[in-house]
Amino acid sequence: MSTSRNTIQRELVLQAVQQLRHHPTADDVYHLIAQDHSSISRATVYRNLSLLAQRGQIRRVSHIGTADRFDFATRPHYHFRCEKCGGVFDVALPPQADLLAKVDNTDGFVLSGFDIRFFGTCPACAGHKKAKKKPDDR
Amino acid sequence: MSTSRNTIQRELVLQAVQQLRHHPTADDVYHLIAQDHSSISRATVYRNLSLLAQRGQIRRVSHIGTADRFDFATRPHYHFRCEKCGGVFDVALPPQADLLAKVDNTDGFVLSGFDIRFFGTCPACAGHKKAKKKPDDR
DNA sequence: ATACATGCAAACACTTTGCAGCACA
DNA sequence: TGTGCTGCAAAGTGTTTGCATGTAT
Repeated sequence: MSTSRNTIQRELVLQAVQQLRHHPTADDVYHLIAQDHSSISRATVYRNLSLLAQRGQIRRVSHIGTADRFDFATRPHYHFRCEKCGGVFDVALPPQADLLAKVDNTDGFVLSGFDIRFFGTCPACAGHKKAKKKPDDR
Repeated sequence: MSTSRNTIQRELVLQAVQQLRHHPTADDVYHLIAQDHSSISRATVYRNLSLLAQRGQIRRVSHIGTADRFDFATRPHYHFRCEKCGGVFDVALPPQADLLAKVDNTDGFVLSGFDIRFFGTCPACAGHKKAKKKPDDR
């Protein structure tokens, strides 16, 4: 049978995501690992992030217009993205499990899940009181 | 004062989005316009899509791992993405206006909005009963 | 007349892929 | 020992940008 192997690199990627607790990008993960293992390749990082996400050992967190991020926390929860600095944070909102059932007229559609993404301004950026510009539509 | 101009291209982009009612990508919009105006540039299409979305005349609809799509319907509503064919459809779910208020501990965070994206299988793809493979994590 | 918009091509950011050699099981 | 994995570099996708020219106001 076709098995997957436990390579050092795969383990390093998993550890890096678990260590970088603030929703790291693939690049963040790459850089952390590269500190000690300078020979690791970005391709390997990408491949393992995808594999681990598929396995459910980490979660892919995507917001619009930016690189995907990864989350060590696999339990259901939602994310907030600061439109000014791009930072991603967890949101204190209980799982909205009933949302799927609220959808009407699902004739023929198989709804298997959903995601909620909040956006706005984070405390750090709100503090700066920057000139308010027309909000980006993303 | 600095005003925006009503160019033919801008009007064409708006009309194209309103005509292509099934959440077209920038490329779809480009191709529709190019049928009659072969000299239009992709850059212009992208620029005007972004501008119109910022103005609120159309909506940007983004799902993970695919090109952005655009929606002539600007009223609040949610989208479903078929994980097999990539198609995007509207979801019959009333606006969940209360969701923002349900978030606890927003200390310092300014929540200005949210989006909900559903995923699963569309009727056409569900019918085919393709061999089920391990779901993509996107 | 003038500044915003266009078309073109090149640049960009992020991610995936082909391939030859490597190393886990 | 064999095949899954790696590193490298190149390619791919979707989008943005610099610049000279065009055009709406």
